[in-house]
Amino acid sequence: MAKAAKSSGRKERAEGKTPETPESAEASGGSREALIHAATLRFGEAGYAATSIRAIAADAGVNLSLISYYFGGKQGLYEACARDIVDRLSAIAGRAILPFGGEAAELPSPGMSLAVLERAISAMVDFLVRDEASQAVTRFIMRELGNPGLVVDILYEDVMQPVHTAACRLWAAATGGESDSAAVKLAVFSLIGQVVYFRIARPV
Amino acid sequence: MAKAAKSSGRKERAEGKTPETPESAEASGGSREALIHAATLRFGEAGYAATSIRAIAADAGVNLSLISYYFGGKQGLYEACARDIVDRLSAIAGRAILPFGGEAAELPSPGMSLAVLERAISAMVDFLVRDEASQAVTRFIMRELGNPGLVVDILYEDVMQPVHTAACRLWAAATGGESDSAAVKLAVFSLIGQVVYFRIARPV
DNA sequence: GACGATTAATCAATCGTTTGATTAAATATT
DNA sequence: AATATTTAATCAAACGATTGATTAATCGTC
Repeated sequence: MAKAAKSSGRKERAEGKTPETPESAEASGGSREALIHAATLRFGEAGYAATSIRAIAADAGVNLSLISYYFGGKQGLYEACARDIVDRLSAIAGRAILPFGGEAAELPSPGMSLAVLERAISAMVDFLVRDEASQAVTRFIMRELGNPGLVVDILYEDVMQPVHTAACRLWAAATGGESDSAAVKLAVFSLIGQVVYFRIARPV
Repeated sequence: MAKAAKSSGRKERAEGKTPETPESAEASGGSREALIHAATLRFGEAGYAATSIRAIAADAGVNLSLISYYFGGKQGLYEACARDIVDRLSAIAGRAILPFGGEAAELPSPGMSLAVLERAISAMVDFLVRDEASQAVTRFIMRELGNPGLVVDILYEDVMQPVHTAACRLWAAATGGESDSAAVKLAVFSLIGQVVYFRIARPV
């Protein structure tokens, strides 16, 4: 199933003389990025254990050994993928909602708070739906949540936690409640839960 | 880690003269059931690809080959586990809520409907929380939902679908709405979503 | 020519499966 | 009833395939 991608990618490097010119978005010099890209898809689709580094290398159009060369091994590549996802999510969340979450930040008006919240959620959903590798990314995260480990900790501290507190502040500003009250926290938690669940249950 | 169970089970049959006396709950004759039990736990914990049939056989205290003997192979064992889970869930759901979901069934009063709904949900939650292998079972299902296949279809048709429609009828009876209205369907869907999400996000 | 990037070839380990033999119970035959 | 035959259940051993990892050589660039 991956032979086509492999052969085409390999031929370009073997026959052509343009080693630094990106043409097929993968391979052609950016071996590291190509590996992360291919690995994120594979890991997301089938999971860690079910994915062989040979399949990843074939998809990326690079040699098997480059995985050890760049990431030290399969586990390193996996962690690099997780870090990449966290970075991208963190960037999106940071631009959309975090500026309003800090202590020093001035709180917008109740109406504005709601608008900001909606825009932030919209941005998140946009990424999860529009991004080409989104389906794999989502599965990647869900799989990690199923087996909580270091990745989940990073994801939580760098993304979910800040987003949650910021969202709580906005929610409180919009509804007039206390930002650290249990009711507000639960409301936000449930709100996120709704979004996540609809994403999960999409096949149903 | 499973050597004790294995050796004890073997010794009973090899040395003693009591071949049909169950002692360690597993092995000792019920090899098939022991395999399904051990496999459900292993598959649920680590997933299909990450679980070796050797580990399963060791947990069950039986020989490797019995997996092929009884189920035709690893895949067959996995499907047997899925079938077992569906059967158990179906039985619980059937006793708790389905008697009120049929067309011919008479609808209880609004107050009674709510009580039945609550009791049904309580039964489900009880199973998911109290069952010894519940955590593994839940992960098993969640993993399947991530890679929708035949198992999900069966699970949906035999469990979720009937439960959903029955719950919709009860919800409609309790709130006075139409059982097939979009609002009611969404409400029930969200209700289930809440329960499921809280179960998923427990580590968070 | 030195050096980083890339490759083919190879390694030991583990995987799922198959095999052939052994045991005990059930069934048939005398 | 005693004996022979068949069947079901279980086991240890081995198989070929595939896994992740390593090595030494090659390629391309500065």
